[in-house]
Amino acid sequence: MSRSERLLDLIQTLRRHRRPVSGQALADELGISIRTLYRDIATLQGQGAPIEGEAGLGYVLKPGFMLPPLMFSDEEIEAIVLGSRWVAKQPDQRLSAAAANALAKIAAVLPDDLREDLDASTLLVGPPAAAIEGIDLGLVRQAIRNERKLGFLYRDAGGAASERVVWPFALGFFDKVRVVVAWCEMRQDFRHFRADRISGLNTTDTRYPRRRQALLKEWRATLDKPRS
Amino acid sequence: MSRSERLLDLIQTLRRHRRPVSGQALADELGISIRTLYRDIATLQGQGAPIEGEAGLGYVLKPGFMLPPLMFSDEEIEAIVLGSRWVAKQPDQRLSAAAANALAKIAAVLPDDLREDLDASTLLVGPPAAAIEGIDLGLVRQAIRNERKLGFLYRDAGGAASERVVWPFALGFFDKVRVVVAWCEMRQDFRHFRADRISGLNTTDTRYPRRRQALLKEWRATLDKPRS
DNA sequence: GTGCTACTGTCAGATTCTGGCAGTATCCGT
DNA sequence: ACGGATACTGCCAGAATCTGACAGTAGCAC
Repeated sequence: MSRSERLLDLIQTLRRHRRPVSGQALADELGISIRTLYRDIATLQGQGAPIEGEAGLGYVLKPGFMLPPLMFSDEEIEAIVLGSRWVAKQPDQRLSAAAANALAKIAAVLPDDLREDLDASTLLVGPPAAAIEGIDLGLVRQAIRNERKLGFLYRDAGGAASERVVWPFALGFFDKVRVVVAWCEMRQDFRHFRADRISGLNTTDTRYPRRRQALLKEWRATLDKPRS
Repeated sequence: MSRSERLLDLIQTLRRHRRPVSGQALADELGISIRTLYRDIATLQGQGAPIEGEAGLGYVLKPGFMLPPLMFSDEEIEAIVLGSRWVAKQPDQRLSAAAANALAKIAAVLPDDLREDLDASTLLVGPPAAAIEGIDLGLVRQAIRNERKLGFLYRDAGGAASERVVWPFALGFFDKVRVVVAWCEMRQDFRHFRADRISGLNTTDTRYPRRRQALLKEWRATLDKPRS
């Protein structure tokens, strides 16, 4: 196995262990000496991988992905850039910042002439969606990722308000509004909640009892049946 | 210089020369022997780089970009995926396909658990934009890239039709409509053309007399002055 | 302090990379 | 049909790099 392959392997191995792993354990798993492991870690860190080592504990990889060298066609890069620009204009601040960062990272490694092409790119995205949510969608995405219950006050189309506790599992981006898709404990059914009608968001540490992907699948099934 | 750096250098060098370059010339430019160059080319091709060699001519790189190994945070990948999904739902078929391809390429190199996360991703994009253009926006993008004049029939807001020859330099993606931004030869000024009002598109081989980026810059200046 | 671990320096041996050479195949213009 | 230019492959010895082992320092937890 070549060195560069091994470096990717190391990243993946680190990803599998969420708890800190000792260098010795990693070296054993990869079939290399501890000395070489230290060198590999240093190389990866040099390439920007967020690996942290603490004496007496071991190594942890902060969440993230390492993409190997990848070839994109002209139009594929245009599509990615256009898409990221669109995301960057969404009112979700955290996601928007992430999109901008991703673009910056890509631009940073491109040769000069390409970077100029990107900067002066000819694909433009319209003005930011007008609606501004009063809540932090970043918290919602976090709750989705961690499968945590979410509480909030919801004002429905008729104006009636109600307290909800829901199991959020998806976020929909439409023209004007963002929609939280969740299982509603009150209604005991799937419900959509427009983000601009949510207030008083309460994040919790309570894990909801089902897997996010199972909920998503079930919800999709209910969508397909009664073809609207 | 390490081998992996040199491989990226080779790609960039190939990009600079649009005409076929002989292996010897490339080897000289990189300061390596021709034998090593052949090995490097083989390695790159093995990694998916679209390099073509023809006996008696030399090497050409089909347009595209090679991204070096890159680290993305959780949210950055989510942003890229969401953005690409949005592009994939746009009515521009070529761009939409490119977005889907880019996503597939990224998914292909991700470890299994991450690919599942992506597939069952929790960020959804609304239904495809309703409006369907009668013209192929791919042709427009191509004209923009190559700085070619474009002819078409335009039906303005009042319903009046006119023949136009324009110098297109940007494409805007709004909620519902796509807009071609161009210098209009008839009006001798910058004009926006809604894609759904364009018909009878005529691509030409006639290069327009100004640089695309200069037009873009000038157009932006006219936008900023009279704050609407 | 003791035990565990991250990290660095050094050096010899293993591994890989590189350049040169010889040879084959393919395309092009004449 | 021919010569010239070039892509491409196999082989091998020397150069460069990588690797493992050992010795040593430093931080943290008990």
